[in-house]
Amino acid sequence: MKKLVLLDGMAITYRAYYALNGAPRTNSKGMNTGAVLGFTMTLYDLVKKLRPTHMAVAFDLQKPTFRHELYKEYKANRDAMPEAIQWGLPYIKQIIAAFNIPILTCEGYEADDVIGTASHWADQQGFDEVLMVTPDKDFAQLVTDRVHIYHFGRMGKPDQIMGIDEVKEKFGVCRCEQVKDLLGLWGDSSDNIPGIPGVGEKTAKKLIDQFGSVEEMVAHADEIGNNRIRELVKQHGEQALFSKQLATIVLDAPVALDEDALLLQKPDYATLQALFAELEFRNLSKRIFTDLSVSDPSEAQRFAAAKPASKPAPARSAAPTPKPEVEQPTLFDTPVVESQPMLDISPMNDFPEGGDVAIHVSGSSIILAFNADEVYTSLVGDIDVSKLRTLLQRPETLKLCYDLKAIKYILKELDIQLAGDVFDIQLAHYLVDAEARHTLDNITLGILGVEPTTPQEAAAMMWQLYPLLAAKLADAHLNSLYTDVELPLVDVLISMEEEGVRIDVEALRDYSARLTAERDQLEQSIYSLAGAKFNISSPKQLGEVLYEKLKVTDRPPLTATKQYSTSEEVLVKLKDRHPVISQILEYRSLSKLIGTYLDSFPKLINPTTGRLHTVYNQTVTATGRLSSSNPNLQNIPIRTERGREIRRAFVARNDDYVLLAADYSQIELRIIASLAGDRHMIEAFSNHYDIHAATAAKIYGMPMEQVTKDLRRNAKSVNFGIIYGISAFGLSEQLGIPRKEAAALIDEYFAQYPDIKNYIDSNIAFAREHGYAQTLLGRRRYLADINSRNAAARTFSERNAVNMPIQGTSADMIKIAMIRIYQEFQRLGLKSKMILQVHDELVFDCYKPEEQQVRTIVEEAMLNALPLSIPIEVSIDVGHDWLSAH
DNA sequence: TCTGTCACG
DNA sequence: ACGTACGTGACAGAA
Repeated sequence: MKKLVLLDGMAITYRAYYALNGAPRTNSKGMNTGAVLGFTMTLYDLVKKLRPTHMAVAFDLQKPTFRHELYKEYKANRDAMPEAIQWGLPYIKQIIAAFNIPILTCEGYEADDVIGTASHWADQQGFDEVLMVTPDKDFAQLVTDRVHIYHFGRMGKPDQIMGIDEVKEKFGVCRCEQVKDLLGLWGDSSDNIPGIPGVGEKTAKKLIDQFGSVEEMVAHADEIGNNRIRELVKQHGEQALFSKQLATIVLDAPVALDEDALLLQKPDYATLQALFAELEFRNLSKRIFTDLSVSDPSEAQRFAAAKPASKPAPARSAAPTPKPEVEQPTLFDTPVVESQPMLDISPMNDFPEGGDVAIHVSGSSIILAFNADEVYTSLVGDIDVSKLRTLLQRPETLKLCYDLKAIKYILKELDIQLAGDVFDIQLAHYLVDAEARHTLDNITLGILGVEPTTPQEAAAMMWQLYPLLAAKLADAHLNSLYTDVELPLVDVLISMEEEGVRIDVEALRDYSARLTAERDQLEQSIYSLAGAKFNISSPKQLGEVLYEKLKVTDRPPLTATKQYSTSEEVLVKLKDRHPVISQILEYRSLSKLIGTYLDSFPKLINPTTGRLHTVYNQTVTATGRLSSSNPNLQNIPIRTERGREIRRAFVARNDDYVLLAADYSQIELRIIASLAGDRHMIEAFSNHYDIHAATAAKIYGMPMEQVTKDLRRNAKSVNFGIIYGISAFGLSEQLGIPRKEAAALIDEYFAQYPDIKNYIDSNIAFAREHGYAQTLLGRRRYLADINSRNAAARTFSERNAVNMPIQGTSADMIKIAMIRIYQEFQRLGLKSKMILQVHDELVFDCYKPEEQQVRTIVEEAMLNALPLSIPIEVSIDVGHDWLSAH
């Protein structure tokens, strides 16, 4: 049995980097080791999973290939290689070498051709199976009986092996080689291969189905039925032939291949260990070297003995390192999961009545882990509730949870109140690394280097995560944010979600009927103005109508993926070119209101409570804000007259209640003024000036009374720009003024507000030095690219270094206010309830007799949540509905 | 599933 | 030289 596994080195490195990119992994020298770690884990997992007898990794040489000579635009629009990959590649190659796996390269060719050549060679050498590990669809052209593609599953799906049948099915071709014909027709934007413009996947499949190949198609172009496509093929036939040539993987590149050299052998443990130590891969190192110790030595020796003494392979680009003297079991032959001692999974109701416990819920099972290997499972319905209650209500018992809010909801069903010490792994991880993904799988993968395969393992792993996360929290000085903000906020959010908000369904339906009628009228009018019926909601069809049929501009704007852009921004600019355009804008806004709000909310009302309940996500945003979903109640329209009307349907609980809305005024500007200690801005706020007018007066050098609407508008944009990490380009786009003017505005702003300028610069400097930005309370956001040589990536991080402390401090502030308000309402046993949070606004279902009390509590809590060196203002209004409460 | 678009702070 | 203001979530259409 000979099984060759060929890895596409660059592609796997990129995948590994992006897979871990949410959790920038920095070692103590500040290097981002994510790409290296991800690659190593992938390599190791593949060996374990696939058990190859032979193996190699193919890389490009970073030099032009024959494709570049054929076509100088080849891959011309590729983004620069991320910093972490550039830095990590030499390490990745050293690690591959330490695993004693040959690296294959070939001058003048790409890794694709090396893999193509090697797989073709192996096929002919009589290998039983060749697996090409790559996400690149181009490789489908190489698939045969014995040559297959190994595809990583995305989003939790299992990995997939693509053989002939899978390729045929996926690409709709009769023979795998025809994949290159398909690519020749529809092109490949990532490689900048043109194909035939206007021919997409569907048309390409149809054409290849009819003709069998690009060559045949070009020779018989006259036989194409469809006029448009026939002309396209005639016009671009040469280009299609050329594209196919570029997309064809070479099978006879001059790669030196030697069966012995490809034979999988033992890694060079000493080198590997040294590399892991240097990279600070402690968890991975532990994992790999632990696997060694549990392997079956006899198996290992049998496998080790199969390897003949071999000379360095000619194709090897890194010199093999000498093997250690001592015979060690081979890591590569160890069925790790199977050989690990089974967890002790006992029937649930025998669980201990004391001791710290990890609670994990998976589907309808509840799992208790008392330590890493004492694990109990039961169905929620079968559990001994009073015994569980006794355990979970003991204050001295530590309850280790993942997603405390979800656990509390389940325990509520069982009438259990969690008491005493609680540690939520998800919340802790959010504070430690806000931008990472906070699924339990991803957390264990990132911190322990492994993913649980069962809910029981997951529960057990929580015990390994706990001390590590607790230490990380402490090291990063995040204990107070955890204990005093995120943890107590959980109960506040549960209360708000449970309360929900009353919706006047009748009002929504009436309004929907009115807007729908308007929209239908517009639809007809658009068809007649455009002279055609088409789907106005289809960006593709709309683009064709506007730019091909009506030709409203000779330079159609394109999106990132080179489709016609029909965004509001571009339609507004083209409004005067054709009367249909403003109707399209109108149609769009009506569709949005109807689809997202008016017709959707009535369906989402909970039949039991009769109210609309959102979900507040506490671990989503990179800055510390909450987000709201299912439905999102943080984006209810307000900016347009028509949209704003929707707020009339958000009403108080009953006639004894009013809605009370409390808004922070200009909170982010006040925060920047306070954190920057800017005298001028503090003075403007202290005097209750109109801040944008005051800014205009400053930058235009005139008294406030002389500031016109336009000048105030400009100043307002600059103020917003400051919060977002301003750029002259962004400001010029926002204001529709030349970039030079925008730059001049910014210069004048910084001249007038030097403290703001200083504050911005010092935030960037802090991030450069520490690798993260932080809020007033020390909430962090890691900025992996802050020192990148890639200008786009770096400037993006710089804007985040400015924006995150402001947006995040504001988030910290309102969270603290929410907790105080909630606790005060509880203490006083008020009937009034907090029901909505919209970043700088809180909405309450306010019991009328409590209005004064509520006003006082809310205002006090919001004003004094954080000690800023600037007066904070909160406006509070009440009304029967959310619109009239403003 | 991904992309484009657009609703909010 | 380079891409371009920060942070979200939902929907429709096109794959």
